[in-house]
Amino acid sequence: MGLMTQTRWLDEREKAAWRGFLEASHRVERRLEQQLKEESGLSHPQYEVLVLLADAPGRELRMTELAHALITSKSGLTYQVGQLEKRGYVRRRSCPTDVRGIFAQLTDEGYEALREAAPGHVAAVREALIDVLEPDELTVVAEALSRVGHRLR
Amino acid sequence: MGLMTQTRWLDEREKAAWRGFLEASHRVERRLEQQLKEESGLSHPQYEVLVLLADAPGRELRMTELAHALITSKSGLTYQVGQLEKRGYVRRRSCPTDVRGIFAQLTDEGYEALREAAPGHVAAVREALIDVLEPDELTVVAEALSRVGHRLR
DNA sequence: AGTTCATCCTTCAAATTTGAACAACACCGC
DNA sequence: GCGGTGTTGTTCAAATTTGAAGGATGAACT
Repeated sequence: MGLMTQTRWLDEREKAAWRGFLEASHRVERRLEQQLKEESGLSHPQYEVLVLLADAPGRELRMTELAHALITSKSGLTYQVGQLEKRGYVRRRSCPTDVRGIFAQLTDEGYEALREAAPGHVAAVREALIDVLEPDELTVVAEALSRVGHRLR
Repeated sequence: MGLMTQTRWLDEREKAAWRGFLEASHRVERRLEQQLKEESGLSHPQYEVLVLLADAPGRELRMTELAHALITSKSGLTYQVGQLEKRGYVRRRSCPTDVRGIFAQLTDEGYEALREAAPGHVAAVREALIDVLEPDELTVVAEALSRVGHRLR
């Protein structure tokens, strides 16, 4: 920091991209949060947990894997999985090969809840983001933002 | 919802765009939060408040305007402005033309804090997002995401 | 002036998030 | 086998966020 003599400020185009990115991510997040809570009683983090588990082999994942995939803190995940467990959507199972490890496993009730929540969620994702983009924009956004995400790992 | 007979699920390209968007927004947010807190002792919301005030005429804005611009709740803004006030970065001033209204005004100390925080923040924004995008990608992302944001107002 | 309805900001309790601290264990090389 | 090192998941307190509720005012209309 002390070595930097001059700052490369953002020009107008760059500022527009940054502002657009910020506003879009906040508003989309807010909209999805609202839609999910309203129609399914789930928070977005909770919904994401269910999705990841449903796609996983045996419908279960280690807590740490889940935390990484959700880009959240370990303690935050502990809390959310606790909430889902209270509702009977998830069950904890200890790992056979590693005594420390815990599997979070999707229950049938959890799978059913996801089944019911998914259509409304996907519709909201389309309305907020996907269907707003032209086909070529979709391609560029997917490619570019994936790179952005990967570089921050 | 009850009228929808079939859901238009996301195909691979759409799913990639959605996942990319989600991961990028979470990781970028996380990185900026960390950078700011580390180098300036500010949270991202707090930094954004300072930026908006610095750009406003008289370096002040109404609480409601701030809340809208930050895409946050009114009570959330009350809290953050309270924090900034404690540090002497912001001062509250009641509105002459509307007794209910409150102006949040940037102090000289606040301006100075922003001045010191800005270079590191901009560098982080470049490293996380802007400089990761090709010039043509930047244009598309700016245009497309701005539209996404606008449609959710 | 009175009435009605919307707006402004704050307060409050509850929910959530965060990071540090912790205890138990796996893994690796010696 | 044994220490040293890194992981794993939870717990705890503190910080933050949220939405509902409320008190006070503005604005428009009669």
